[in-house]
Amino acid sequence: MKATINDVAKLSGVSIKTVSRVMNNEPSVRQLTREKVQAAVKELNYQPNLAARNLAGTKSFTIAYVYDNPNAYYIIDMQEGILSACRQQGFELLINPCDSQQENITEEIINTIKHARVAGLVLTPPFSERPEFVKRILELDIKVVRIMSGDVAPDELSPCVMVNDRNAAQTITQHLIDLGHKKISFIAGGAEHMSTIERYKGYRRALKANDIEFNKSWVIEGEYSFESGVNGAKQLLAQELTYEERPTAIFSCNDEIAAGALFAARLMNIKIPEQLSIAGFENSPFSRQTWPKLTTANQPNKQIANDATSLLISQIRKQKGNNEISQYVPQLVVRDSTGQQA
Amino acid sequence: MKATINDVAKLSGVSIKTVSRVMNNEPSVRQLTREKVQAAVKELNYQPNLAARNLAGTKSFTIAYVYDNPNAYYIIDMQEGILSACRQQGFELLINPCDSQQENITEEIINTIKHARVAGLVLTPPFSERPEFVKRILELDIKVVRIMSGDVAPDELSPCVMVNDRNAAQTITQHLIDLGHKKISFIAGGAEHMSTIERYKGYRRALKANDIEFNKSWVIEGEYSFESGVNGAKQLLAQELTYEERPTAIFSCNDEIAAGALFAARLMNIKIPEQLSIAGFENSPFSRQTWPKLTTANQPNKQIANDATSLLISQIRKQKGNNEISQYVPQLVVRDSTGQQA
DNA sequence: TTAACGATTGACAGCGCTGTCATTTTTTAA
DNA sequence: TTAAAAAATGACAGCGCTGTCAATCGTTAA
Repeated sequence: MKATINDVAKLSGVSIKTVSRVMNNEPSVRQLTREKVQAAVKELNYQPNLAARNLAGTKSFTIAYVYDNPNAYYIIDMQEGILSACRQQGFELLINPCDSQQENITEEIINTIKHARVAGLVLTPPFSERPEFVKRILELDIKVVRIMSGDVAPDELSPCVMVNDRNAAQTITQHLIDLGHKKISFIAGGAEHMSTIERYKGYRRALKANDIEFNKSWVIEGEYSFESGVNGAKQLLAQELTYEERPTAIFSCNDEIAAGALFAARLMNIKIPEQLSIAGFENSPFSRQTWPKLTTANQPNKQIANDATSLLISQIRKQKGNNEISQYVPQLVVRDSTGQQA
Repeated sequence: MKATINDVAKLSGVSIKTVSRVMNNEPSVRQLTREKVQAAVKELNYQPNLAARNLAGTKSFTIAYVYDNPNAYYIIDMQEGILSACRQQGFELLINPCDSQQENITEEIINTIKHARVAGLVLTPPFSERPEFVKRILELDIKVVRIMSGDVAPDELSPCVMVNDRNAAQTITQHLIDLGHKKISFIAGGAEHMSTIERYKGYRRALKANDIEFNKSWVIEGEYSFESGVNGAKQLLAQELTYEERPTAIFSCNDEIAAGALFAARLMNIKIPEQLSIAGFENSPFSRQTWPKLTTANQPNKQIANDATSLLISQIRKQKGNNEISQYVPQLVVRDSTGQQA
């Protein structure tokens, strides 16, 4: 029923080994031969059997996505991006959700990937931000690609796809400044996340670039949650504060926080964006679930994942360009929660 | 490095075939032999190589989860539940997100699962609600399990895990009634979803059971979105309505709608739950992201998925109990958005 | 006690592919 | 033109397991 390598060999009049060579893009195949084989492949709609490949060869055509689960939307996007790259390149994806806090999690992951003969791992925060973990994996001769926050890779361990949160945060802050705001607050996410640090840096840099005085009391420590946004906004907009003490704009570290801040502000009867501008980050569904909809920064997560996976696979294939790094800068999405400072 | 079937055979002093028999729980192995083998398996930490199994045998140890992507949280829960059952039983999971609206989607899916020699499929709405699709898959001798809304399976095509939305919706409505509400509104989700229909039926049944008059103008057609909730609530609570014309409670078809309704109500300065009770459905993260937090119904999605997968696998293994059906009733979660009718 | 039966067990081929190494063909240099 | 080197191709074993079928064992009935 399904065409095998034998069928292709017979049809194209070469040995199965040559077909194998063509399928694996190996050199040492004459152009003419290659074309004959490719024609047969197309005619028979031949797709190599992954199980056989994995079994026979020393190579593996399986990669895994190891992740903890902070944000379902993010994970789903990642999965889809990785999957599309896998399909293009004839790889198989194993998903491996797990609890990054769990003791022995490293060993558990290693056990799983060893058993499945996984060739490489796609890593997102928090795993991508743990050099010891990455090293441990690399020791097993399993390739890794990391997606992380920053502008340059922190080390040479593996290829990285960097998400430049800093520049994006600067752009958002600049957007608020351009609207005439000078009293701009920052509600942070969890400080253990690199993204929080990076976004904070971007915020500071924008202020500095515009000679706007930094006011420490407008920086609220929080975490990546709605509630944190509510509390942050309450603190920033408290009744007992004078007009001068209150910010006119709030840059929240992500959309969830922004949604919380927005919510709190509305409870206080503050008009958005007339009296207060609020910006989020991530362009998550939350940002469209609020009223008014949030100004935010969009990350092309699927594309980032696809890109990272391609990097991983070319590493596995030992193709050149191993330590290439790509960088993405989330783009400003202006919606209705930010406006001209009155 | 990794133990193979040969190592186990050597250590336990039997042939590899006998080891194979033990690993597959086949009969015709003496108890003593079985135990010897199992001891060796444990000692060597032997796990059969999936690639080899899939290649050698006519059986396959791979299942796929085919889904469209309405709700990332739901999908993630499903994946985790399926995965845990797979691991327990030595199966491998392929995920297959796709667009259920796309033309030719059926053929595309078939192509994928044929190529990967998938033994069975886990299906959730909307795929689980398409009998023609299910039939088409079954023709290929690929097993199926469906997770769907209802109390009894709609047909005998495959085992089903039913989620009794109707009873749960009745319970929620009853909860509102118990709080003293008589004017209870229903904001529907998309009518193309069976879950909407079922929840509506539960709502009606509760009214009837309590001899509460049904008021058609309190049923709002909508879809599963925040915006739909906002619009529904605006319509229900409009200024020009008399007190009698306004409901005192709103049962929303899911949490997103409820969040929208809640939002709209607060904008109108209506106190929740003092002046208006709002209930959602699904216990999604949205329900904890609102203020006050939503009363809702919880579905144990991971467990449902795990259960469904076990059903699928026992079908694949041709174990008895093929057409068993399990049913789950989402449970009421009382939080702060519902209260005594004043 | 022995033939005959069913229950257990094992030998072996082969799933579809890749790695190794030998063979053939082509190219280059002498 | 021919030998040597390089490039292209193929023969074959074997990855770890399961299916088939034959061999062995223990047990029952005659």
